[in-house]
Amino acid sequence: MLSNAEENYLKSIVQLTILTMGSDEVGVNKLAEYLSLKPATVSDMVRKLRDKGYINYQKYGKVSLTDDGKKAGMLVIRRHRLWETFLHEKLECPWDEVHDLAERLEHVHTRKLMDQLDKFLGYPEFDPHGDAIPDSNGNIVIPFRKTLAEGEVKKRYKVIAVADESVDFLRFFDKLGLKINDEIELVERNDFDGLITLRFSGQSVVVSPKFSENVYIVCAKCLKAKDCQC
Amino acid sequence: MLSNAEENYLKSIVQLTILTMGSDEVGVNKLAEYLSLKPATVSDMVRKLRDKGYINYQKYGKVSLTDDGKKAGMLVIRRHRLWETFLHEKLECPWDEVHDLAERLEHVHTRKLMDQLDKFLGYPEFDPHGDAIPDSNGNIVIPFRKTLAEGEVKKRYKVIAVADESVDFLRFFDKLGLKINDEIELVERNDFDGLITLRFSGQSVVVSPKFSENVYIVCAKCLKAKDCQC
DNA sequence: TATAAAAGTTAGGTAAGTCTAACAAAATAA
DNA sequence: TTATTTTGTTAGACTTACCTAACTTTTATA
Repeated sequence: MLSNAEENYLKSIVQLTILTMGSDEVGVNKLAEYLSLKPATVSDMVRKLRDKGYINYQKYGKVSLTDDGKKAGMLVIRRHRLWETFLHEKLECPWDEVHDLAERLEHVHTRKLMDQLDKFLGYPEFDPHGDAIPDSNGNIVIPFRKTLAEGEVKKRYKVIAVADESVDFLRFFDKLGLKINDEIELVERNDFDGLITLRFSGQSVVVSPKFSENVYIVCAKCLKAKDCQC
Repeated sequence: MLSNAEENYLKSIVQLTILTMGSDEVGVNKLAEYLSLKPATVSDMVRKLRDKGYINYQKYGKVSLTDDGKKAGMLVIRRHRLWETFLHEKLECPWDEVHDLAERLEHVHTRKLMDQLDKFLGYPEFDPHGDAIPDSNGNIVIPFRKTLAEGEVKKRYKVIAVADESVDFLRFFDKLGLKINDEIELVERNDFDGLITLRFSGQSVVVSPKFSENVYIVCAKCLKAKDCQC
């Protein structure tokens, strides 16, 4: 049995390794920062999770997930995303409010409950932020995507997800009039400061690099040809 | 802000005072037993809740709720019963499984969330066990009812609720073929040992006093005439 | 009404999960 | 390759919510 705290650590390690195309291991400091905890605290917990068999770790080393840890962490993410979908689709919660509630609901579960919720929601593939929902075995298929910051000028894209779930970011996203699944054109990029001009639903807006790094897009071709990664 | 533990105390005090037609105060030992905690533990918490203004209490005295405490406790019960209704009606959880999950879900909330859930469920009046659901201000209307143990021989009744939410009791209730809202006839009562013979849907069954004390009934007349308390 | 039983309190202890402060190891740069 | 910075660890402390054991107050009973 995992405590809420333990579940949060495993979830965060999944997020910092598997769900981020980078290294499959993470340091104690980085993990602490992600969890808004002090390194000393994380150092303790990491030893505990290693002793329980959820992570690989040795003193002064990096943290990576065992198969058990990966599955457990993925299932926390599954629950988080299913609850978010429920809150947004069934209870009409705005997408900038679902995250905080889901942070708490994700720890209330039985396997049966989550499978029933999944069924009730019609087996959704993505949560309200466009993130893929892991299946009941903890497996996930992350579709190819890039950030708006990586997009090419003069191309048309579809917005498929956001990386930041904070209220500030999501309210700003809404304020622009953007929606998940909207089609946009990347009109131009200013090489000096990275500002990007977008065009969608008849208007032009300029967005910052900070914003565009948090928006995931895919080009029209990629949508059709599964293996296209343009 | 109330912790989960504090919410559980207030909920239990509501249940032992307001929701039980008896005294409006309760002793530390009784409360401890109800919460499956030791009296020493409850003694501490009761002082804390008094200092926070939720209960009236002084050393060696009984515990009763202030208006704030009553409202807070009622709202925990509201959340518990709304989640139970959701689990049973939307996720098809058997009624003997909903209680334990609701015990945890009741602590995840915002007022807005619960009002949305209420709306989503169609403003239900009763939870799956037949208990009335308090409104968003913590007010509750408990309909007149008596236990099967108090019923009169040869009269027809409707089963409207159960007092015990344990898996054992509910499974036994199901096994008899009984359902909430079923009509039954109280055929006879054995004065020696209190065994009661019931008749419903063409069959006769004999039930114990322990069972019949946990089944709430109302007679046909009471159902129509609101002020009838026969 | 004295005494036994029941009810309630206090003191001290535990575990989980957090913290700060001081220290140690590893990585990086001079 | 030594010094500095970054990263990670350890020790000790705090809070919440529990516990047990010993004690006190209240209530019930003989």
